[in-house]
Amino acid sequence: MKARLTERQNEAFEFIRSYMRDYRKPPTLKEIGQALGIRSTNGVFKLLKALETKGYVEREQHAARGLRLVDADFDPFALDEGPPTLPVVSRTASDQPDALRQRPTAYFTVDPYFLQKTNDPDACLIGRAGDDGMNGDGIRKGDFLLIEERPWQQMRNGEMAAFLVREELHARRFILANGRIHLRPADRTYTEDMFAPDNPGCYVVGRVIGVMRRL
Amino acid sequence: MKARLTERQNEAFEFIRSYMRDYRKPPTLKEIGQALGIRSTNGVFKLLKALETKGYVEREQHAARGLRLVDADFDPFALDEGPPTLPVVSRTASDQPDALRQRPTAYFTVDPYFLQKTNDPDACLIGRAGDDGMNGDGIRKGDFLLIEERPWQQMRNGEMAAFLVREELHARRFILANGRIHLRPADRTYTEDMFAPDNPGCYVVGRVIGVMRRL
DNA sequence: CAACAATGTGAAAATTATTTCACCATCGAA
DNA sequence: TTCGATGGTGAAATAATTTTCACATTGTTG
Repeated sequence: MKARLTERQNEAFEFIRSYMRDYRKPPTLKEIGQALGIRSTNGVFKLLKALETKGYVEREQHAARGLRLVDADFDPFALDEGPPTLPVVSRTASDQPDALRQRPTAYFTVDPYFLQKTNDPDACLIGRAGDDGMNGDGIRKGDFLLIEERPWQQMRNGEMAAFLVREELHARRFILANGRIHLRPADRTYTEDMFAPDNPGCYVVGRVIGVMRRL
Repeated sequence: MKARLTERQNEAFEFIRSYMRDYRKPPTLKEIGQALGIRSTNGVFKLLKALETKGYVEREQHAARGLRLVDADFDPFALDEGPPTLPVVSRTASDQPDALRQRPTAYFTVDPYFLQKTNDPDACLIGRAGDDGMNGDGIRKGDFLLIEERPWQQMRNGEMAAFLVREELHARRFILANGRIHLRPADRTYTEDMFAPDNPGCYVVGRVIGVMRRL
C-alpha cells in the first residue's frame, strides 16, 4: 500500500501529471515552483524527494527533467490499460439473474476512482434505477447505478442495495431481520418490501457503490 | 506536404520517438548523439534544426529536452482515441475564475455518453457540490458535478448552474430576472441568493450536465 | 570547377537545471 | 515541551544541456 500524500504533495503530483499531459515531458523544479507558488527550488526539491520516498515518482539524479511517474494508473500516457469499461444492463426477470450480463445495452467507461472500494472491478456493472423510492438519498428514477455484484449473504445491514423485482431494478437499503430481507425506501410514499431470501420474485444483485446521472 | 527526411534525419527522428516511448520524456542532444554515433553535440544540433525546419519537431530554445513531436500520427502518446479525461477542480476564489483550471486535484475519465449534450468536451470540467442546497433535485454535498463552462449570458432560465461564492462551488437553478441573477435552491432551508451579474463575489461557472457520486 | 547542402569534429561559451547548505515556521505526536 | 515531519526562503555550488564558432568531408548540382 502506498503512503498517503499530503495536500501539498498531491498538488505537486497533480501538476506534474497535467504538465506531462500538456507538454509531453516532465517539468523542471522551477516550473513546478511557479505553478504552486514556491519561490525556492529547494522547496520543490523536498516535495519531490517526498514523492519519491513514497513511491509516486522516480528520479534520475542530476538529469534535467529527470522525473518519471511510477504508477501506470497515474500515467497520462499509459496505453496498456485504459480505464475499465462496465456493461450497462437492462431489464431482466428476477428469476433469471444470470441473464443480467447476457445482453448489455451499452458499455460505460468509469473512472477507477469510483471502483476503489471494490476488490474486483470485473464484478461490477451498471443498471438504471427503476423508481423514485430513494429520492431522499439522492437517487432518482433513471439514474445509473454502479453496482458491485454480491450475494445477499454478504450484504450488511444498512448498505445500499440494488435488486430486481419483476423485471425492474431498484435501489433500497438492505436490512436482514428475522431471516427475511427488508428493502427500505428513503421515501415514505413507497412501501418497504419484505422477502424470504429464496423468493424467486426478488433477486439482490449487489451493493450500490456509485451513482451517475446525465441532466 | 511535409518535406522528406534524409536517412540520417530519419534515424534521429525515429530514435527520438522510441526514446520518448520508453522514457516518457525527450532525449538530450548527447543521448541522441550516442545512439547515432555522433560525438559532437553540434552534429546533433544541426540534425534537429533540420527536423524543425521540415516541420517534424518543435523546439523550445535553450530548454533542457526542449523537444516536441509535431504530428500526432507520430506521437507515441497520442490519446486522440479513448474516452475524454476531465480535470477535477478544487476550491477557487470567485474573483479568480481563471485559477479554476490551474491546479486540478485529479483527472476523471468520463464516458462520452455524459458529454453528448455538449458541443465542446474541452470546455467541461468537474467540481464538487459544496452544500446540500439541491438535495431536492438529487444533488448532495460532495457530489461530483459535470460542468460545461459557459458565461452567464448564455445560460437559460431554469437550467442547473454551477457557481462560485467565496471559495465554494454550489449547484442552483439559474434564473435571470430584472437584470439580476437568482440562484434558486431546491431545498427551502437554503436561501435564494441574488447577485448583479458583475458582482465579483459570485461567478457562474456554467451548466451542470451530469452528476456522479461514490458511495 | 564553384556553390551548396548535409554531416561531422572539438572546444568553448552561455544557459538551464539540480543539488546542497544554513536557517526558519508550523503542526501533531510523544 | 521537545521532537520529527513538512514545507519554506535565499544563495551558492555543481552538473547537465544547449548554443555558437571555426573548420573539415562528402556528394550533388549548375
